[in-house]
Amino acid sequence: MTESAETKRFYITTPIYYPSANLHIGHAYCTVMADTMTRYKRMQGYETYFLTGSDEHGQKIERVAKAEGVTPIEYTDKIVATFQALWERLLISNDDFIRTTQPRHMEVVQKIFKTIYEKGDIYKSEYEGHYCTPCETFFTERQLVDGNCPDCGRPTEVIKEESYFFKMSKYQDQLLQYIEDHPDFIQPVARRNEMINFIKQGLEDLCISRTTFDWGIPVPINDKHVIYVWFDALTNYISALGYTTDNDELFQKFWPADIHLVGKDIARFHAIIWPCILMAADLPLPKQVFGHGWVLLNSGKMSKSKGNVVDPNVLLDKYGVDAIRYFLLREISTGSDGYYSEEALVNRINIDLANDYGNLVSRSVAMIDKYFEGIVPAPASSPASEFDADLKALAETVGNDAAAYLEKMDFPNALASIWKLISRANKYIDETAPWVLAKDESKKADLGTVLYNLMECIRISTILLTPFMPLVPGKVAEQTGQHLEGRTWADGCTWGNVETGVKVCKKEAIFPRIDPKTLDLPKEEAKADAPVKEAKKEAKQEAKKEDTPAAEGKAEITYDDFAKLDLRVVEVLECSKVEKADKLLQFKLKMGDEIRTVVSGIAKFYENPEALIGKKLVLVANLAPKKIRGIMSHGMLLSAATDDDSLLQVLQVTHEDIPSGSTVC
RNA sequence: CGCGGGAUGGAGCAGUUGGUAGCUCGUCGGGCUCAUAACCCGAAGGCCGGAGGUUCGAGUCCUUCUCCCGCAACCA
Repeated sequence: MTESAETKRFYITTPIYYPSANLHIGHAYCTVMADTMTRYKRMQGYETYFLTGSDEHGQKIERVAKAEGVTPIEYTDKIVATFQALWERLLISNDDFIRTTQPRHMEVVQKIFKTIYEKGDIYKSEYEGHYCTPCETFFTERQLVDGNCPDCGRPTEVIKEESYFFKMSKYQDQLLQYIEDHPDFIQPVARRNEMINFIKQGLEDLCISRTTFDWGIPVPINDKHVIYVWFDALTNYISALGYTTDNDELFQKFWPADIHLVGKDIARFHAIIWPCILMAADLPLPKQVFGHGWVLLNSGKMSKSKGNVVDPNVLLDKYGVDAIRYFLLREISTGSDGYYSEEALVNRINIDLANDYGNLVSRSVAMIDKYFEGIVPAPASSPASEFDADLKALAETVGNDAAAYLEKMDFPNALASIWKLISRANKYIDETAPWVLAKDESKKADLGTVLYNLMECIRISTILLTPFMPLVPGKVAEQTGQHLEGRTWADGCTWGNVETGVKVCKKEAIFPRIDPKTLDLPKEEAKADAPVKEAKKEAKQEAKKEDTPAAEGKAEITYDDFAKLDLRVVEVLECSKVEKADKLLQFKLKMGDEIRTVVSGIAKFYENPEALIGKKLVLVANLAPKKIRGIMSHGMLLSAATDDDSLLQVLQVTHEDIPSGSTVC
């Protein structure tokens, strides 16, 4: 790039988080990465823009708010305030915080919807729907069997149901071409391959409107519909820049984004749907979508009942913002999943921050205090030892090394390269043995050089650490008398800029050691290694559960609500695995005179489905039929399961004489 | 055979176009005393998931198998 310093710009975004629950350490991880990247780019002289926000529409929010007896906006106002408070505590330097409920956003979404609609890429679907009324399902021409419903065999009728569709299929080839032409567009590579493969399987047009709930942005041309949350949410990346408004200066300046940093689970929305929307709107695509990994727990799954939910606020209280940020950035290799445990966190704090870095500052300052009355000495013209050149050479390269890693979002290695200098400096102390030099008055100049060099290593490494740990430079500055705040990256790449003659000031340790014994870790954690895989599974299940906020504490219902359920005893006539489905069992059930087909996702608990034949089970008989994996399921079998789904048993009626069809109440 | 990613000393990970297996932590032994019981040096510990193959030579390429993980399709 031949752009001048003035035109270097950098726009990075995090996902806009969904306020159906409080944020956890994983959200903090993502946002901290984006912040670190932004701070780094700022130090490199870029004009940066860093956006985060909240995604507040959708059925789930509507439902949660209702359960709490408040309006959706009252509900999200409250949660979003906690988001913002957390970002403040984590020293997140975002330039804006967009909420999808803000008029500035909603207007833009509607405009874009309209533009694409007028272009012809959004259409109202009117499948000459072959609708089976009893089954409440639409079928395509091809699915029909002899012109009848493939499930029940009854004749279907043609009905139109309204829905708006986005012609995503139209952009399939164009997108594929773009991805192939831009190797960096989707990172890391594993994710890229995944996306390419997904697209090659064929993109279908995307249904982008809903009529089943109201909490969303109305479709501009038809207010019976609200816009699909993803269409709504993705647009935040440009609505926040004022796209389509009178003041679109930011948009002109910063779009296309340099990086959309997202979790791997939503990479597809960003790498496929979003680019298609942009192409339809004739806008340039973001330069990169980076799908980072997840923070998993190896201390058992996160759950309130176990009392081990990782709330970033608690960690901040306990360990401070710099340590938390350091841990997340150092421990988890970008792009892969990483593990969080308090033990690992304390380990990092003690070894890297306290022993290596903090202690380097302490011992250097202490020696200047002791040998030079606290005044930073000037170096002698000749080296103090054969090790000086080596130290200097390394110090002059770490800035570039770290930068190269940062450009790839490789935070762990960027930090590791800075730590090379910190380690080298500690070793240098041993090599030069200042306490020996101090005993010989003739070596005073050498001693000064040694301490100067140490101060230089501290100065350089501290400046380079600024993006990762924003409070550190200030603290170190207090003790070393050096100006370390507000420095540029280049300041951290040049040797020989220590301010001499200034006074150091020894204070308490920057990163005090934490006694591991003070941690009251769960007993099982002592067993260490074995539970990791187990925990992985649990963490995964837990992650899924987050999507179902109703799980904890359901609202009270009336008897009438309960009476709506038609629970019946049914006898299993047939039971077999559904082909090409891991979790599904297909049942033929006898309920009085009626025979029903029911599909249930319990296959993994019944390796021999035949064993259930003849058993009497409990069925929710009046549940709306639903097609699952191509099979119509008429009802739901009741079963008992543990919270983590590790154990499950379908409920059985053991009394022989209770006939099928009997009611359960 | 849906798609993709993994399997490397006790733990967590690197290993570029094939050429004596590295890093961090932990363990053991030694050194130092400026420092936050910190720091420095050294050692032990790996037939690089199994089996075949290509090659003078494979952790690195090919085939096949086993086991993990993620995504997708389905958990009414």
